[in-house]
Amino acid sequence: MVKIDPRSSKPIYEQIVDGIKENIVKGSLKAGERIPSVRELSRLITVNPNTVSKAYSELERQKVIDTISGRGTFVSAYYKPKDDEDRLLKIRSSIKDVIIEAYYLGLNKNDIVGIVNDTYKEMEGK
Amino acid sequence: MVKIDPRSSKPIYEQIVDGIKENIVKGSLKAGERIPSVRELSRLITVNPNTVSKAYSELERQKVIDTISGRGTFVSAYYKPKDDEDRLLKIRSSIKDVIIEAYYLGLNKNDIVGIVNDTYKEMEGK
Amino acid sequence: MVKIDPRSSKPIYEQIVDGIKENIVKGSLKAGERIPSVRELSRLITVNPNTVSKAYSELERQKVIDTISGRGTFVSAYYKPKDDEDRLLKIRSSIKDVIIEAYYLGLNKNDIVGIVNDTYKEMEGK
Amino acid sequence: MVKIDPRSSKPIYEQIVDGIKENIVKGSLKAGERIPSVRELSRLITVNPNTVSKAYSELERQKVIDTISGRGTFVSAYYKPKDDEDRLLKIRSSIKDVIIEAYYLGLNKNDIVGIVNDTYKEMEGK
DNA sequence: GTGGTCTAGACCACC
DNA sequence: GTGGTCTAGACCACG
Repeated sequence: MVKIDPRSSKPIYEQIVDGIKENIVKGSLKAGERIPSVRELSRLITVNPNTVSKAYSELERQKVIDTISGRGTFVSAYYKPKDDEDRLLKIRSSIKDVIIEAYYLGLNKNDIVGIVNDTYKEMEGK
Repeated sequence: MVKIDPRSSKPIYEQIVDGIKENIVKGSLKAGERIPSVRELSRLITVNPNTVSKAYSELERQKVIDTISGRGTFVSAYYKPKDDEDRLLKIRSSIKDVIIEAYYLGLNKNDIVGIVNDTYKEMEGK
Repeated sequence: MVKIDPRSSKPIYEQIVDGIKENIVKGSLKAGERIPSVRELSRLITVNPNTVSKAYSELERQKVIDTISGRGTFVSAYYKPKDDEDRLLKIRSSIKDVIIEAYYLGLNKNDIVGIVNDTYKEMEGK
Repeated sequence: MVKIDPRSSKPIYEQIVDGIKENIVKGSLKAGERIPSVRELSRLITVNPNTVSKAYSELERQKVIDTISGRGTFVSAYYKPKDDEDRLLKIRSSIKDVIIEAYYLGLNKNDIVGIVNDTYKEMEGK
């Protein structure tokens, strides 16, 4: 479901957030579908419940999931993309960083576009 | 030379590292050219010298710059890209994160490839 | 655990780095084992925490240790040696320096090989 | 005569000291032979005369060379190795550091002894 | 509790 | 002048 690398510098709660979103993008979690409770997931991936809780809060804030008290947590029925200048700027910034880093690995534009295509294929395939 | 956003979650020393590398990739800093001394840059961007020093150490570790004791710091004459599995994995991971984030902004593959192309143009143009 | 000679010309953080690695090579620190926290070690050897931190960063960069956020620092489970031309060159250079220095102490090749053997024995014995 | 790498972390004056000693060990500089004056050498290797001067002072302190005022600088006629506990300890320490570093490159005792032998051959061959 | 970042200010070696 | 090291003390995110 979600793979955690405790040695990563990316905080665990963020790995969970990204992991859930990845599952949704891939389609292995569908709109309206129930996701594990905090306790369940914390047991599954052996992570402190507080950490899972923090991740779920963040996902709720981003309107990726909805918590219905007493019934559980569900993938938001419909996510309506909205213009979000900040997040777009972040994406552009990340892409710039990737390109600079790639330069120092000897990768050119085609290599990067190739990796982008590969990544999309990999996601759709699942 | 290097723009610092003190409110960014990206640490200042990392912003400096990326900023210097960006200048080199864009060509506004050329191989062999001297970059500002630690104290100079720290004054310019009003950041503690230790922070600049940390950035420069990291850049030297990455062989992006060379420091000549008593004379200053210079852009490495020639950077020979070498296979670095770890860094390639980091790039792939960043791209995956970008794609997931982009999905939630309603951007598709073509949008991303478009941004990649734009970013390359922007860099070469300078 | 780690002995510091404040009068040595070798910087303290480097003495810590080498000291930890020596413990691992000798086997007194085993893979997966926890090493003292930055604050603990800084208290133990009466050195500023920042200095210990710098040493730990370097060790992590070399993949000798892993730090798990909030839980502490651990000897890497498995260290996979990889080709590193730079470090090999450094070793060759160090050996050359040793040999030249040894000449001026009247030591010949056999003496050096003897010391090498002794040092290995000493390490395995512990 | 002496190769200088201004980018090295080893200070230039120390590179000169080691370089001269290496020449003597190799036999390309013989006992009693004249070595270049400070000015000559500083021109030859394009290094600040003060730096060469400092190197020569150090070599004199170590009784490796003798300066005869008005006549020049000469390789000491005869170097009598003396027991010098400190320097022996330094050599042992260097060897220990080499062995630890070698461990992390996957080199074992035989590899190290091999490099020692190679280095001796290389020196005698010149 | 953990490590990571940043500031301020000091000292030192090198050139 | 340069960068490198170290100390002291502070703040923050993470778990």
